[in-house]
Amino acid sequence: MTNKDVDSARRGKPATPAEFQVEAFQKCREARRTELMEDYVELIDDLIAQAGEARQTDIARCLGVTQPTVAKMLKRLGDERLVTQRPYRGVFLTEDGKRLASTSRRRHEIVEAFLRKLGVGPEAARNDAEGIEHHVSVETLTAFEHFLRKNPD
Amino acid sequence: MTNKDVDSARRGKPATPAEFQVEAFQKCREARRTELMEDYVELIDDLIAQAGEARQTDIARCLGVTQPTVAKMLKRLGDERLVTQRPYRGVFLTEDGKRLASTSRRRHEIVEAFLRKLGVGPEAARNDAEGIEHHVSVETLTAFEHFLRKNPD
DNA sequence: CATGAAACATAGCCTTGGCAATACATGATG
DNA sequence: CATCATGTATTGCCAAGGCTATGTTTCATG
Repeated sequence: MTNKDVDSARRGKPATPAEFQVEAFQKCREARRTELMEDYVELIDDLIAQAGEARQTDIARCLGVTQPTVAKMLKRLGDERLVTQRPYRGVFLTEDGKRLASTSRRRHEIVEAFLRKLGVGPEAARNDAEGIEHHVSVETLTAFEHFLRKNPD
Repeated sequence: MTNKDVDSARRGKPATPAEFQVEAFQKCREARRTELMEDYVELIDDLIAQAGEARQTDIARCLGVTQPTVAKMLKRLGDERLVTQRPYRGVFLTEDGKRLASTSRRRHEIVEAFLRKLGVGPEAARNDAEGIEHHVSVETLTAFEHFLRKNPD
């Protein structure tokens, strides 16, 4: 939205509090665009660590989607230089991919640990963390960490 | 994924911990499908409360999208019996829409208040709450409320 | 009461992220 | 070494959620 738009809006009628949510909604849409890529990269890193390799069918099984869906996404991740593929030989993370995986996993772990510390059960904590992690700003993540430090086991 | 699939997967290779994230990812995708509808309904309720009416251009301005985008979404909300429209006369919530708006707003307020209580600044709390609210289970929401009661102002 | 600005409707286009169906490659095994 | 289960590639389809461009209604105002 341009400043001109905002100005004309404010002349037109009293600025409602709701109007200032614009930024929040835009950030939300942006997060939705990248969260799937983060999930993939994080999962691929996990699979390589646990099983030594990440195959399309494994990824598909873990995410609960079909293999063609994974193939399409891997193409996109390749375009973004996050993964490389050797046909019929598995998926590998680039350096950028590894970096994204590690920051993503760290955030995920903090969110899940935070929920557990708050008294949320293991299953709900796992499920909710998966959704929440992509919408947590650095500031909020820091607050979660601070809470964890202040409430040791 | 069927049980048969899961079984064959478990026979094929040792079940990795990652495999049990399936449910989390599926819930996440489900949440993504409905979160936009919730945002719209919540916003429409706000606009009606604040300005007496909800016009497409107001909704568009608040969400940071264009008016045709709003029009298309309103058609979908109409199909779902959440809103009614009187052409050139504004948007109104059905009873179902009002219910959804109120539960959605309550959740939103709790999440935002919780983040504020945790020490997160007002802007980050507002932005993050917008993204987080749709991924918070009843259990986690209850934990947030409990925390708020245990830490009064 | 004519008219022009603003709101609304509509059509066409794009990308993302799902799916099923089908063809091809690989490798274990008889 | 032939075969077949499994993994991978590819194609075509769909819905959601954005956009621009353009036509149509309303309504305030001269």
